[in-house]
Amino acid sequence: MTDIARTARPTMKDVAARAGVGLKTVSRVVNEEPGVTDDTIARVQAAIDALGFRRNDSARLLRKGRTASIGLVLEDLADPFYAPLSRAVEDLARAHSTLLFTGSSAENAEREQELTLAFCARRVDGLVIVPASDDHRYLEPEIAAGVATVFVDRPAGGIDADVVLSDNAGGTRDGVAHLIAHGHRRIGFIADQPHIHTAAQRLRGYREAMAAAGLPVHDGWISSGPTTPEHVRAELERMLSGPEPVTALFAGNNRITVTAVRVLANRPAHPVALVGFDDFELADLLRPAITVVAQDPGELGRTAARLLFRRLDGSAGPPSRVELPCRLIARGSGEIAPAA
Amino acid sequence: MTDIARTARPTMKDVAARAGVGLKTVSRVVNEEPGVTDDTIARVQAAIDALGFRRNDSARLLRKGRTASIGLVLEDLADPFYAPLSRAVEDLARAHSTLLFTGSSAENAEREQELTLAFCARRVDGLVIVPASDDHRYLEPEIAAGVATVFVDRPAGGIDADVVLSDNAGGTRDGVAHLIAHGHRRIGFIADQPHIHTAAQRLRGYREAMAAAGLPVHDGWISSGPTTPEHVRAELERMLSGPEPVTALFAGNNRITVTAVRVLANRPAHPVALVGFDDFELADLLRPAITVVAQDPGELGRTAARLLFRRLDGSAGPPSRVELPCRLIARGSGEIAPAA
DNA sequence: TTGAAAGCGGTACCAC
DNA sequence: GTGGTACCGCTTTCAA
Repeated sequence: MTDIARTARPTMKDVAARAGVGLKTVSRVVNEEPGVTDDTIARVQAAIDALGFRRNDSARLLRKGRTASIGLVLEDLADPFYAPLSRAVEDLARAHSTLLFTGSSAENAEREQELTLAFCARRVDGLVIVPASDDHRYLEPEIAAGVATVFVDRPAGGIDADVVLSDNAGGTRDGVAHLIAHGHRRIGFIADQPHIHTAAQRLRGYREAMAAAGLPVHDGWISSGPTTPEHVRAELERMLSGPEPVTALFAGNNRITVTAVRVLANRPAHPVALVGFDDFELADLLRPAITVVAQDPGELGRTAARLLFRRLDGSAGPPSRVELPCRLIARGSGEIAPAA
Repeated sequence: MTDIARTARPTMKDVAARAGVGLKTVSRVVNEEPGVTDDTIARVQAAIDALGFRRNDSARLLRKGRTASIGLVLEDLADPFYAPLSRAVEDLARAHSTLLFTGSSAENAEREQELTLAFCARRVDGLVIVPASDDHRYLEPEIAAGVATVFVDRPAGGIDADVVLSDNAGGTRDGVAHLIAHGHRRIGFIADQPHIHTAAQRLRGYREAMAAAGLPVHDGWISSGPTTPEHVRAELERMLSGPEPVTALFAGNNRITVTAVRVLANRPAHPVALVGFDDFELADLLRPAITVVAQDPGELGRTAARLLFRRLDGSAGPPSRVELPCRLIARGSGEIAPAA
């Protein structure tokens, strides 16, 4: 048989042996360090090519101390909302010659921790985390050991760290005020689970907008729970029935908005105004087109990554907290007048 | 000043010193290997806790030979089409206690290679690649060295490797046949750039369906080029004008479909049938709802990852080629009768 | 200009 | 049971 077993990767040692030089000389050539004769370079390079040598960066970085990699912990890799965020982080990572570990927490605190600590065990230089947990004290030793950490979309729990958020309360306030300005007084609000920070902030914005307009808020107008289509549908139908149904709905995130659109599409005789938090593709193509309060997930990611690499470049100073504004985009569904 | 500098991470050596045991014993405790007294375990554990020690997996894996990580190279992390694919790969990786490096090639062959080789330099155990390049011979040494490699969505170029594809030609054939069955004879086809494998396959499917029905294909009915909204819009408008305009359109991917929907929405007086390749969210909520030929990106990723981990588990044998069927989903836009 | 030896932080093997 | 020592593949230090 031929040497099929010659599958083992050549190391610098192998290259050195073949080129008839010392190990360190190979290292110098590979890293393009000065102080090697052209002649030697050529001999080493020939050995490298012949053997198909490629430097083992894991070994290299172990020695160097930095791993040139960062970890990105998302709620769900497959959630379109986070796609531009990941992409923005990736772009900055690339610009800094840094590789990206990614993973989804699935909105599960344990998984978040497991994933984050796995990244730390690989000694990532930094972390960008969309928190699923509300207690990040488990990260204290890591941060103390020098792992730059930035939280995005939701704040960290129990520790003081860099964080980049959207102005969830302000955005919701604007969206609800928009409905009020169009004549609505009974406005429903369907939110994500209350333990999720953004959901809580949006609920706060809703209450503030109603209060600012001197409008009462009935318990029945508010729903927060799982964002499954079934639950959202049931809640919305409940709000739309009874003697004093809501005439408008504020949907707490894009999944809720989409479900609401489906429900409302089935009752064209009774138009209900709708404003949703988070923009989504094709919102403008629906009839009516959907008015939304849009965050900028790409900017969220970009800002977080910038903060991270600034820390990695040695920036000290206290943790910073950045809050990005939201933008109301009127498209039609939020400008429907109340039925009565 | 207090010892702020005590930021250095403790190593097993430190733990050993503090616990008054040998290095190897610490290793045993950390890895829960048998053969250590409960008493010793307790002493070591105490030292671990006191020091906040956490094993350096990079060092560990360097020694072990495997890195327990794989690389995923996509065309674009932010493309919603690939989101379920990534998620599926991630899920399997997690099930195999493997970490995931991700990156986007941006449809650029050089970037694909750069990224892939960077992953290889980190000695990933395997790779899942959505090819942007059509020449993957640069991977030969890596594959020979044992990096399990699976290509998804598009075939590899110049090398024989595992690959998972959708039946692009077959799916398109079905979609075009569907339009033909509804009475259309002049059917336009707007595709992505012809050097992209999937685009070429879909074009083939279109031609086959037309030929099977004995229908001619005029050059003017086919367009392939950039999928920018401007270009797609111009091409579609061209096809819809003139003495013998097309009465139906097959859109070669979801971006093209969406642009087509926008264009067609502006000319409600002249309904044109539309079938698009790739399903997309809210396709059912548009009016008319959009008939599509759907791939299953999640299944694409799952199949690829399964193949990968099977290889990693030692499965030998020649490269396999899996082709997943597409599914026609009739929703309305594809069932519009020809104008004439 | 070049290379030997120590070390990065662990694991493997083999004595004690 | 426990620990010494070589070693994973590379970089660093320093002497030749």
